[in-house]
Amino acid sequence: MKYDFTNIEKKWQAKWEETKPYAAVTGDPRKKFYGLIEFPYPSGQGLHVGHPRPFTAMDIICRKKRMQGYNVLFPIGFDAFGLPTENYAIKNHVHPAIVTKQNISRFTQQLKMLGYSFDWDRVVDTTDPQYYKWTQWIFLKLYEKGLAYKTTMPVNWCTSCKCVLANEEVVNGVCERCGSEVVRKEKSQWMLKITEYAQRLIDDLDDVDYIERVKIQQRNWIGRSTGAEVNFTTTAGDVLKIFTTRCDTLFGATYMVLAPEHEFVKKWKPLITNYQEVEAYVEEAARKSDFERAELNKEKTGVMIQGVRAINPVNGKEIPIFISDYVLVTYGTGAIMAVPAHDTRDWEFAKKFGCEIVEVVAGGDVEKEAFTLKDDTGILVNSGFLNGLTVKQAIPVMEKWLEEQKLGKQKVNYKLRDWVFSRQRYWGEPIPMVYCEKCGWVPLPESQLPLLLPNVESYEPTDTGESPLSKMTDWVNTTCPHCGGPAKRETDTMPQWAGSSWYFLRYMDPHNDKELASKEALDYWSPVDWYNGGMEHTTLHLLYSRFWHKFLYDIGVVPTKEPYQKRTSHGMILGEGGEKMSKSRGNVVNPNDIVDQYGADTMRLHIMFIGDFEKAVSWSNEAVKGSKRFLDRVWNLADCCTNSEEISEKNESIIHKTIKKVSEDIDELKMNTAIAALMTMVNEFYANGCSKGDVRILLLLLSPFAPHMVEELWEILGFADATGKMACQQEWPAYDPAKTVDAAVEMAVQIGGKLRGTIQVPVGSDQETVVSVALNNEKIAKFAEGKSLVKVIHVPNKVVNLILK
RNA sequence: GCCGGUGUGGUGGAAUAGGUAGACACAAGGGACUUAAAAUCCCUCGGUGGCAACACUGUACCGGUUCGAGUCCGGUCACCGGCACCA
Repeated sequence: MKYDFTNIEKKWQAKWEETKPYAAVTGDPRKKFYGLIEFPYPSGQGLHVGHPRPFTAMDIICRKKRMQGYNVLFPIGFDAFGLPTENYAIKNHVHPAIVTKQNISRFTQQLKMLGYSFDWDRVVDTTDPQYYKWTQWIFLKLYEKGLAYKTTMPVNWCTSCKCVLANEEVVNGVCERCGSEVVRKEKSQWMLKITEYAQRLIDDLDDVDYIERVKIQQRNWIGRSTGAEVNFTTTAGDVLKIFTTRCDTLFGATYMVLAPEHEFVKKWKPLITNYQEVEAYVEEAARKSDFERAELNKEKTGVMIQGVRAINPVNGKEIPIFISDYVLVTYGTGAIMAVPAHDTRDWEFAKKFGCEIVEVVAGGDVEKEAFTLKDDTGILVNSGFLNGLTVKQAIPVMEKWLEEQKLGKQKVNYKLRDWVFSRQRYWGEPIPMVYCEKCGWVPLPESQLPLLLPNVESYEPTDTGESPLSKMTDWVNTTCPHCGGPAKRETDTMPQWAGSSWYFLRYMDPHNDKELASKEALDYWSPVDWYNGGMEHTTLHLLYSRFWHKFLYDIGVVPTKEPYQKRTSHGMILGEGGEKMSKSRGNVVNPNDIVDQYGADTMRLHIMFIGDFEKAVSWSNEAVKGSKRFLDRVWNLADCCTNSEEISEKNESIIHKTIKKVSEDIDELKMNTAIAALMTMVNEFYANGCSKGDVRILLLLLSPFAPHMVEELWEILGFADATGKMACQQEWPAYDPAKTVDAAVEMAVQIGGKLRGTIQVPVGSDQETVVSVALNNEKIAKFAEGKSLVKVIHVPNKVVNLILK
């Protein structure tokens, strides 16, 4: 009997499609399990070999959960808005919706080919108006609660694509796609106030089970820091606010620096005697991209403002004010007090511009370099009432003093910025807002959702940086929902991250046309029990969707504070030789080729066997053979096993051990060692001979990994019972802990910590027995000759260490 | 620069409450079967020495703790990922 994987896989995929054994049932009394993978972007290239890694892992987890009696929701969908489709449409003069449809159909076919146990009746497509109606609805709610606002922002502009880029689309200062120069451009943008949720996004990480590096990366990205806001009066008669984490060094503040964009620069214009020079610097800074500004970290630049000085509040000294682009307008107050003695950047600047350097923390040589201690080793000097204190002691004393003098207060700052939410692109969700000369920005009433994306003649971006939608005057010109007068629609669309920020909720109730999902479905399925995805989404999608979910929680739509209970992450699949797979390198592996040559079960098994799930691994076409060979060996067992339905005695121990190992490893995402254990068991079956009953257990354990082959063998061996249940509907096998232990064990015998031999002893032998067996062993006795036993270290069943003298 | 991770045979990788390093595979070499090839099966496979038994050595490098260290601690180097003038 030959293992004809092609026909077997076709047969069972058709059967699953027909009988739907993987359907999730809302409200079912069984315990629920919601396993989620990041839904793919349906690119024109089709499925990449990187996709099956996380997909197969979660499929295995979900298949096992079903066999363990859970009601499992394992859905799939498509994150289909986005620029590659739009660019393809422009180039080939096809509507992006048609391209999307084709791509989704190709992806669907490929995903089905791999035998994933998705509930195909719950497919979600972010470009479907019935879906993006609710994306728009959430935006309206955000607007209603004051969390969406429009403001003018400098953005990244690609000179060749004539298009705004997100920060993550700018790589080393050039456009990620075309390699052209990226410049800054001021544009009016819709923004979402994610910063309002900064603290909760940090705090609630304590309540979820995410792998540590995800939590750390999110915390770093949000970047909380505590310090003080301090008021400096100026000779212009106003108050300049700064933020510092080192208010203990206030006596050492010898000058101040404003970001070039700081509002006071313009405000002080009449007082500044060198305004031309200042203005020139401001203009120069504006012309630079963020990348160029960051690149210039070797040499500090700046201009001193003549005509206005600040007063250090602790000693009344007049100090100069500079503008320099090493101060960022977007962080803190956009202004700093400079303490050159104790800050590297201030020190560099001071050296170049000849500013005074005053040591206020003893312990370094501030003429040579800044003494920037972060710990508690320095002692305050030249600091009046702080003298003699350590830094740690001085900070609260100074904070208290500032508060008493009404000169400042404790303050928390975050690096996190509000989310730039508009894109000048066609292929995205229209933002449901209307601008009326009389009423300003007016939200569309809910009854007018979805606001459909109109058909345009050309999706080409414009030279002016307006969205292609702006040319659709019929669509743009509308009436104000508020006053009924003439008004214009917003022509920017939402970023790709919008649709993916809530898709997991739609899966719970995908066909609901009254709400984004029913309360019943949300209550039943929330939260996602296990979400696996890429590290590259940690600070984008994962953070954005947590933010939206918290907002939906606040307005009473969802029942949980956090969307995902558990988050894990997979490593990348690299090409042979450890290089990134790319078209230009020509090392891209297409899953179709592997499936054609070896079958989907081999593909699934191999992608799991290949290495540690969390780490990057290189793909090897050669190594796939080993996984295929293993499945062949399993297949051939059906021909050579005895007819007994009982578990054979000689295999009992390995069977129980393997059930334990495979069960535990799947839960810990250690698929590679689970498969190794199955291989070991099969090797033993060949060595010992095996019964049909033995093979039955093997098939159950293997079924999440190689579902097609297992179903076929299940049928061939006649395991299908009267109810006609498939292997995937059977109960997951249980093990007897007592039977996972052998009667006898091999123990290592060390002498003075050095391995000198091994002995066989009954399991659980006591020290006395072990020592006596060891000393009676010829090989070991040799080493013990003429010496006396001083000490014995006995680790039951593992090792005995004899110390001799 | 800061944060995080990793470093084990020719290759992918096993092994952590500190307890026989190299499980399971791939490749390679040898053999069986075959007219032949493929497939399959058996054997060898970290290094050095030895016919062998065996000995010594070995988990990036240096040092420490311990009866015992791939695993813990201190330091160094290399690579990968993230952030990057965040005051």
